[in-house]
Amino acid sequence: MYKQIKPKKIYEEVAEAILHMIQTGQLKPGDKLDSVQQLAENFQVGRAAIREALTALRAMGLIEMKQGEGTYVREFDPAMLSFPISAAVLMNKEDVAHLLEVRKLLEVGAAGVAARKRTDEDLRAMQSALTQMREAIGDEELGEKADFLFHMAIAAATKNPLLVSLMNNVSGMMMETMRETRRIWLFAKQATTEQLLEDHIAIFEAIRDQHIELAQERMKEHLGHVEKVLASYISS
Amino acid sequence: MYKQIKPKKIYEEVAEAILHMIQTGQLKPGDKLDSVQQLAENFQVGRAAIREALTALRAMGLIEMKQGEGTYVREFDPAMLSFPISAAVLMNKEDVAHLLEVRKLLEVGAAGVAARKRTDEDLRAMQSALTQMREAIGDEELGEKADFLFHMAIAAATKNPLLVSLMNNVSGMMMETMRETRRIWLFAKQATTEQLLEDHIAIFEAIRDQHIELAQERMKEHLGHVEKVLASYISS
DNA sequence: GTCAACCGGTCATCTGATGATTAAGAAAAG
DNA sequence: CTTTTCTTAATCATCAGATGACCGGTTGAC
Repeated sequence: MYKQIKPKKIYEEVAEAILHMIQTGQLKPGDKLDSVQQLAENFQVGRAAIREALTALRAMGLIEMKQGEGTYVREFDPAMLSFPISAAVLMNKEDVAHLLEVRKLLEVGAAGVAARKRTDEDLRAMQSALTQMREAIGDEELGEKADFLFHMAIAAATKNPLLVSLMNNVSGMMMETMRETRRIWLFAKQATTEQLLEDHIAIFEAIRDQHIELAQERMKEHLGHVEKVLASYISS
Repeated sequence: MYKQIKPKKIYEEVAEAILHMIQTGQLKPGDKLDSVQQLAENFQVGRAAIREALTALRAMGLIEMKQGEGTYVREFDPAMLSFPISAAVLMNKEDVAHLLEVRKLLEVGAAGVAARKRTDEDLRAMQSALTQMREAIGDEELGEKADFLFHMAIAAATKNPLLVSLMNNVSGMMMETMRETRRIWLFAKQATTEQLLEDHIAIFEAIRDQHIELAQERMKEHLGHVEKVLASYISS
């Protein structure tokens, strides 16, 4: 055919229009949008179209619909910058490897930043996680939690909410994925819990001493160990 | 009150149910869902509720609705793992700084991975971007494009679609944000285009020679320059 | 003055109807 | 028999009206 016709769905146009209003600041966070009725009249479309547009925007986390009250522009929260589907799907070996690679980059970098910016309070949080991990040896449920906590404490120490959110997502996705293949993972992990703890302690000390390169090196090494454990799953 | 009541919206339940079916594999990518009518009957709710649920899922990129045909489960594409709002909002100094920090981590790491995995074809892509950049000196519109292209070529060289997607998002977000403050940015950038080109060439050579540490070091340095340029904006 | 009932505004949902689009089968032309 | 065209059924897209649920504020009884 000659011309790209316009299968432009109405709700898309509406959603775009509202999004544009938000981007240009005509609608600021906290503002209350017109009622669905009103919007339908403004745009000269049915309420259903408005509703779908709003539903899509809500799914994107941009607005909030409160029954009996109205629709509001949501406060922009950098921590909201998450993956949409999280770990919904995704579970083949290749994806896991890619995921781990990304995690490596993020965590190694985060370790460096954390070593630079960490406060005494951050150190306390890490130490708490380490203590929990030490007490949880043998209990993989708790151990996993403590492991996650330690890494999140490092993320928090960077004072960068974006980074925290990213790492939270990536790590969460990994855990979710691994939970699906728990059988193999658990055996491998239980056997090396002590190793992981040692890794963590080494990382902690480097961050405590604000030794940036060392922190990064040790984090890299640590994730190398994780990689090796995962290799047994991947090759299975 | 005593118990957490259930202001559970119907479409939420429906969306959750469908999502669960996808996660558990009852619905595989490419599968065709029942018609809206059918679903409404199955779930014993109105069509509107189904519609909203589907709209939300589509906004998440999980399904695809084709008029006159039906609704299908979308193929899982790791490149789809993007931030929902992209650069919709976000534009204060602090956020930009955080964004740059994340970009630094990702790009430095990516440079390392790229140095390890790059093929000759990747090198050609980078060189092409460099050539474009050299020709674009003075034209900041083209220069920006070439700059972006070079960084994306590095991302592509990692052979990690997740990483590509992430960097694409982060870099895109930065450019979007900076476009808003073009005035200052342009002056600063134009003055240092040659510097940026030199940086790029140095990075390219390190990747070409598969010198991992050097590539990372140079990328870090390069983004340090970018940071310095941005500092003038931030302090303004 | 306090508190409960009421009221207006709004979102949530249902329902029936109509338009638009697609795929596929039926019919017609060659 | 093959190809083209037409028709039709299925399905999503949208509309409009109606009803219920919910929230915040107002009002009226005590």
